[in-house]
Amino acid sequence: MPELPEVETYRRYFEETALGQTVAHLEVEDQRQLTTDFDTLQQALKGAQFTGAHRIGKHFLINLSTSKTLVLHFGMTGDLAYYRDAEDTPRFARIVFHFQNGFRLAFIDSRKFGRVGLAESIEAYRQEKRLGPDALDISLLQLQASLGKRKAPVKSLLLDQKILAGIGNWIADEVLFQAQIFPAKLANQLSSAEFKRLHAAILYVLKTAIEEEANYGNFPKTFLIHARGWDDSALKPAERQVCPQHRTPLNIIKVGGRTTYFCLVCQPQ
DNA sequence: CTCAGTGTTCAGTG
DNA sequence: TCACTGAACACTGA
Repeated sequence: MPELPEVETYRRYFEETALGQTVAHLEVEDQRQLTTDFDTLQQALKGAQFTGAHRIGKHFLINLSTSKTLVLHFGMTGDLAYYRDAEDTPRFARIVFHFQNGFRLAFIDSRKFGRVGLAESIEAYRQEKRLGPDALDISLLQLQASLGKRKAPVKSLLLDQKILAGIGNWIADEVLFQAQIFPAKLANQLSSAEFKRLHAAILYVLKTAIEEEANYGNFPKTFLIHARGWDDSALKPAERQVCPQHRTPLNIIKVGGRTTYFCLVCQPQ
């Protein structure tokens, strides 16, 4: 789930819970999820206070009072939970930060694609990962400049965190649906009208998703995401995979190796 | 039992 | 080195 709106929601949750806390110790179930070795990480965190919460795309960056930066990436299934009692430890809590006030913050991640480690600073991390501008901050001109000469499918480029940071598979489909652009259209074939719609759709989809705290069920009825079956109980099979505009069946293809939903009527090839 | 998957990275090709 | 494609990664749940 964690695309930009989820990570922004986690960031706000963190600000209301773990921000300001001082780390007592750390529990790590599987060292393969660390990008900094355990001893170094424990050393850097012990006695350090969490002093700030930032986000670049899907990357979550926590300032430490010791001047280093803690970086969390949620992979495909990451989440956070702040709680006090051991019996409230969520299922799949892979890494647990214990605070001096007795509370804990769990990094939950059933599929273990998430990563936690240290960076020198936010800026150093951005450069190391070569992250593009956050998807909420990219301008129309920047977007046009970085996509306009590329001959890959526009969807693949939206997913490239080096071009713009924060868009994942579901939001890429939603953005292209709202912008009425065929997902496999080559970026260098896009008209300036299409770039304009694309840029507006990125902002519209992300802002809407953040307002709803990334609860897909609350997204507008006009969103494609309801057809994806993100929650099996929320949608009857007969209603699934139908365009919210035309009620016609959606098309499902692979673009850049990723499952892609779109409506051939709204997004002509 | 098999398989797809919300993300990233890397090997391979041109 | 760049642009692009496709596989691999670890694990759960359908």
